[in-house]
Amino acid sequence: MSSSRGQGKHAGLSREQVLQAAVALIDAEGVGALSMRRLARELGVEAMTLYHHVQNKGALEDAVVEYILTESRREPVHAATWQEALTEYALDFHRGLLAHPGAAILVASRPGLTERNLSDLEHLLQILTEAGFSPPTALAIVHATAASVLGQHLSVSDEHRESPAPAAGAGPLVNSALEPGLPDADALLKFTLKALMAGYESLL
Amino acid sequence: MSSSRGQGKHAGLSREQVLQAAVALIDAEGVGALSMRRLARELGVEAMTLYHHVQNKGALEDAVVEYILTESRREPVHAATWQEALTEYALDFHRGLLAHPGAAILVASRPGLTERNLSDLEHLLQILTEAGFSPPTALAIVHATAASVLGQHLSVSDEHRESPAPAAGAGPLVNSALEPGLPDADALLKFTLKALMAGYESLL
DNA sequence: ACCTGAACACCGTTCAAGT
DNA sequence: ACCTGAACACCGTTCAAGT
Repeated sequence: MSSSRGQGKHAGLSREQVLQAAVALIDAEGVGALSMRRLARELGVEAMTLYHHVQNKGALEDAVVEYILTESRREPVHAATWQEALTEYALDFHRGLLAHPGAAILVASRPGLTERNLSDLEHLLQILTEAGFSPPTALAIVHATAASVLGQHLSVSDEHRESPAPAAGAGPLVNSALEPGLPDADALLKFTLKALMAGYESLL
Repeated sequence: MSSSRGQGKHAGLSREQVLQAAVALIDAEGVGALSMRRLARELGVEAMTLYHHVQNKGALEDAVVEYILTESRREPVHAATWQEALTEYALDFHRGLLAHPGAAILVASRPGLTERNLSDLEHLLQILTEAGFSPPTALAIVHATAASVLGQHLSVSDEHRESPAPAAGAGPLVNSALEPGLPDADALLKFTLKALMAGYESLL
């Protein structure tokens, strides 16, 4: 606001504030609006100041992804079966992406998806191996599940934009499929998860 | 090369050449290297020249996505069942993404995924509705299938980068899961598709 | 330790101009 | 019709300098 504080007068800027501002910017205007200079302006600070809290733009993006995933992660308590544990994991992921639709593409372009919280992953692998899957198979299962969740969000958000004008050059079946409105993301995901779990079970 | 042709001397540049050069650039150096100015340099032409063949950068990206998907699309001939037809569709998509791994993030960030070729989609919906699915359910099925394929590619390409150093802070199960090497993308996808088909069948 | 400001090598895109 | 060149408003990032 008041555009000079002078050098050395620190703004009391914390890494936490930087990340929250980045997420807010993405939510409000999309990933395209996230730049070091723009984010700095949003925080009332010079662009170079951000490099004191974050190594570079890539690290900022990684941190945003981690922030969102951590934020959406619930306590993994009540999981009686491996199916429930895996479904819970997927729904946590889903909730995070739903809360910040513009960030899905960031999650897709940065690693850390598969790691997520490495301890969470380890925990899931433990449950799956105890259920009888080999470690590589267990990892493949977690991987495929997360990929399905992520993929769903990427294409769902695409469709949202086109929902006003679906009938471009589409045939009659496409149009009648879109008539009741866009498919419910929650219902679609739950169905996909159920299908996947059934397929995984057949491996045992 | 010889850095002046003079104005008006056309380079004989076609839209097709522009798209091929864009794909080649992405394959060689990743999406990050794709810029109007860089692509022009690659073609021995001034940046503004490209605007004669493509409306803007977004349209270029859309065209690249369409190019890749069309290139990988095979004739949808031998599909005896809806499961086969859907699996073929998914494998075509998969092949396109495998051929141009760097472009997966472009496919994810641009619409056209769900449309793909709108006539292809219409054709698939016809097969699925004839099999007994309602049009909205059929669309949801196609959507979820494509999302699973795309998601798999986004996270698989992530893991490739980390394969030299998997043991950062990972637990014993993560490490033993990675020991036999990275999961085979083809095998993983085929398993995922089988699981999904089984789930879809249960809807009928 | 924390922040600034100028500078460098990039972007996408518009617009007027050349042939 | 096709291409160029200067210009505008942006980028990420380095580096030396302020307090």
